[in-house]
Amino acid sequence: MREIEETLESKGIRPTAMRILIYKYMVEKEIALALTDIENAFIKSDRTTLYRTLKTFEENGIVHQIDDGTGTAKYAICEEHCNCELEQDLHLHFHCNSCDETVCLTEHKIPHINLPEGYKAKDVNLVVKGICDKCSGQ
Amino acid sequence: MREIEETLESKGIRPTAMRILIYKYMVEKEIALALTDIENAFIKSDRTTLYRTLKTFEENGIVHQIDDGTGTAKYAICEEHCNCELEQDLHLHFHCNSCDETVCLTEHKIPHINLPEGYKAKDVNLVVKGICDKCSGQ
DNA sequence: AAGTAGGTGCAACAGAAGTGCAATTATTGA
DNA sequence: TCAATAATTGCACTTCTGTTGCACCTACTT
Repeated sequence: MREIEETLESKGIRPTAMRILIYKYMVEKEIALALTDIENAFIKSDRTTLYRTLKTFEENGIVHQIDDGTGTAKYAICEEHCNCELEQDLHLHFHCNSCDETVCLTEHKIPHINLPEGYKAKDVNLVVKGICDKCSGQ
Repeated sequence: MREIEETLESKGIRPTAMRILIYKYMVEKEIALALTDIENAFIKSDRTTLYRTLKTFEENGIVHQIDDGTGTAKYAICEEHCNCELEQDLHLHFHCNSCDETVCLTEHKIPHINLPEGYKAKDVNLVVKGICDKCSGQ
């Protein structure tokens, strides 16, 4: 608990009760969560608060936003030394069509992409869809 | 004009005036278009018609849908022998942060991705964001 | 020409994202 | 300590995209 507070403070944001709870929840869940998911977990709180909390987390490098192609933005806790903004740190995301969960495959880096003349890459997003290990095993 | 009619018919859909116009427009534009873009180009027509036309086109392999991370779905005409549904034919998409246009880089195939044990890939989506050749040249 | 299937337009709705403002809570400094 | 100030939260509302239902029209079939 204290740990979470320190984490938040070290990233330069104030560790309010709400933020600590949301952070804790996201760490425990391990999968990428949509605003709606968090909303359902914290029905007592307002959607706007959760929304802005996620934005704050994102701006301060606590979570990164994932676009897994489902149309709704998802968020996942950044790894220890996650440099989401740097190309070499980008990992791929896997979305399971069966259980509908999205996970970060952090050990799988995105290979370097050769672009045509004149194109400059700033950001790469790679999403693989299919069946995850949990669902394929059954 | 006759050509377009034949193309549509060969894919099994009726070449109505509306469909021919939309198809022509998309071919000429060359970039991936959102429903809103097409809506603005055909203000006389209804959004629903355009929406359903795109759906029909998509179902019949005339266009493919692109998720370029902007949050709104885009559509682009399929190439001659575009097998959008097959993994080996998947090409990458480039979204320019400057002019906000998305293009298909059809000659750039997505490299094969090795997934962890138990994961089965069905679909891969790779979007590179940055500055396109037109914008970087100025 | 009548019947039927497909196409189009209008209205309306759902869900996500985002904004403005007022109320509350936390922090700071006299 | 306590007022002033800044940050956070909750509520109401708007916008945008995607989607569906229904009525009407158009085109093909027989």
